[in-house]
Amino acid sequence: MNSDCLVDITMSTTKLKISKREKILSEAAKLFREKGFGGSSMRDLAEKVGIEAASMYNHIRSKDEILEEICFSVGRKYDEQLTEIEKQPCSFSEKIESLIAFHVKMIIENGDAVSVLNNDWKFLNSKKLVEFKAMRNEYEKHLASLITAGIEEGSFKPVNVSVALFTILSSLRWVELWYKPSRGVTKEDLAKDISAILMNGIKA
Amino acid sequence: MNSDCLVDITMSTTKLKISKREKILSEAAKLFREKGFGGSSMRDLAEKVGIEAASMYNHIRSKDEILEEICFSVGRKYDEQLTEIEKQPCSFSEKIESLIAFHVKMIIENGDAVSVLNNDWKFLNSKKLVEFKAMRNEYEKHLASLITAGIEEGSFKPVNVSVALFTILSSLRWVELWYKPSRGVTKEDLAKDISAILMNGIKA
DNA sequence: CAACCTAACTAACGTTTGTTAGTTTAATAA
DNA sequence: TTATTAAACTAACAAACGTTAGTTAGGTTG
Repeated sequence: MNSDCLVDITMSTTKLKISKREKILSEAAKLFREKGFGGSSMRDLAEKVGIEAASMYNHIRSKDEILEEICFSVGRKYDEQLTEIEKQPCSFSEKIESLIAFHVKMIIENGDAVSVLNNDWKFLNSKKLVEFKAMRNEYEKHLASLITAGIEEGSFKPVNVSVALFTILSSLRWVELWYKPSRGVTKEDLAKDISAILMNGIKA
Repeated sequence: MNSDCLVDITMSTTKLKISKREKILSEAAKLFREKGFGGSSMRDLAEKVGIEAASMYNHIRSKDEILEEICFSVGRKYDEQLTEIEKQPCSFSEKIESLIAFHVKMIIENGDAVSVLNNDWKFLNSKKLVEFKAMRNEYEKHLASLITAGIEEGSFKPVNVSVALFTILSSLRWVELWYKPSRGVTKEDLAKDISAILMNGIKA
């Protein structure tokens, strides 16, 4: 048994532990999405995972921790992508459009977790709630800067920045409720259609 | 004591009962908005109302009934207004704009109840949930017809109707989280700014 | 006055909640 | 083989849950 093999074995046990924790987190996201954080019991969740409720505490610290992990891990992804987009050498229109495309992609690929972020963040305990709101404010501030810069550059109309900001962000939320693969709409098409409306409006 | 007086007395006792029930409903809306339906207990609610939890059962049948009453009474208001707008002799653009204005007005004037409708409808019991979804589908179908008609008439671009429909509806949802009288924005201005973006987009 | 009713109360019910303690099982390491 | 460890289990806790039962106080009606 050489060291490579040892690493493999270590990996596989570690991976097993991580994957059980991750199984709990992903089943939790699914359950919270369906029944809400308050409406989901640890026993419900345990059944989905396939173990007893008490056994989950070998992998997670508390029910609150599950919510925190879901909200912040998704939140961080949004932050990272926005930072990435800010750096890209493209027009402000393209930046907004690629942010819209990213939101659509996130909803389609991580619908459960995004849904929890959107709907259950208010059940974070008070300490984490403050942290979450700060993160969200930061995100909104960065997006507002993009819009302001776009207006100054002449790419955007002189719209009310707050209104534009929140209209863009919340206009994406219906996708979470509406999207089903069975509708046969690709995420690229969806992002394009939403962008078209937000960029050019519906008026002929 | 004439019959007018009798009516008055009857009215006042009736009114007292109604107003206590209504107090429960409005406090419930406020509490559900803040903590969610599942996160709000009857004891919490009773404290806000100023009586014991058990005493509330003189006025309401169950916790579920409170949620139903809130969701359906607000839902009916939306239905009625949409029907009203459909009848008005004006362009399809104006119809959409006046629907947007109505949504803004509802959120500002009945923010708590609208918030419950938006966030807690999924906790309706299964029978009422079916009814609720039917109501919502009906609403969406009517709005979709307005958009389709507007496109056919040439007032609107040939946008994807579903996308336009849901973008309009959910783009209004941030108002619920954002609006504070202290911001000094009137609901008319707000509706105008939102309409401007949805009608003409942000692109210069 | 007597009968009645509304709306409040206290007390308690049977569940369900998140979580802990202690134990068992099975796999790995020495 | 023996010791160790991770991860499952059962049992139980104390608290909170929605709700019901029974009672009481105060105002209304006949």
